[in-house]
Amino acid sequence: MRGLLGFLVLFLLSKKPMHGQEIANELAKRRGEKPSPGTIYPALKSLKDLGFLSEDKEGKTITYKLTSKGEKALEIAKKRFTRTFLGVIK
Amino acid sequence: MRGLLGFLVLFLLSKKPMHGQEIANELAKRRGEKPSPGTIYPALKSLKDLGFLSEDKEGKTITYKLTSKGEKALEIAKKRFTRTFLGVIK
DNA sequence: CACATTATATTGGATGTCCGATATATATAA
DNA sequence: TTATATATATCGGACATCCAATATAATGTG
Repeated sequence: MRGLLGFLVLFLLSKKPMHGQEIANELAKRRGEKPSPGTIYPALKSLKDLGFLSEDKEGKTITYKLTSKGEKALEIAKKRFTRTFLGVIK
Repeated sequence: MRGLLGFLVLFLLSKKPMHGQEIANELAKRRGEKPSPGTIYPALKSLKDLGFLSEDKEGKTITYKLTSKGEKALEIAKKRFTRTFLGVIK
């Protein structure tokens, strides 16, 4: 998986399915800067290629959601993340 | 500042001053892998060059601790980190 | 002293991460 | 149809991140 960006995307999609621009806007809120198209779409492609996302295309928008494989990967990544940053967030 | 490694090092040193090997061992607990010398020492040097750390050399061991500038940088980084990963850690 | 151990330091490079620029496709408006 | 806006996609490359290998220095042990 890609680094923390991929992790965040998985996390966001676990809350609710979204298309690329929605994800980018949500990332903008959290990070302060909206990721460029050259960042978000390759990240989505990478997660899709790993089998973590499925697509639902309607017109020009593609809604992504987690596959069960993606859910498992997220749980594992969450555990590692939590252990690594234990105590950092109170 | 370096990425999350530098952030973690600042956080660990805010708990208590440590020397390089202690930091590496603490990182090993959290991440599962001990960072190589080529990772930890450049990271410490970088943080020192930024004025975030001060050194206390005794024999061959160098104990690092946060400067007040480092404490401020840590607080800022913590806020950003918390906002970015809000909800990821329950 | 000779040897091993521990801590620190540096360098070169492999890989990862991400962006800017650009392109394609669909939808909407005039 | 032409123009505009929106969403997705790709490519090249800049930069960051990190490691393996190696080196230096101090300490401990026989």
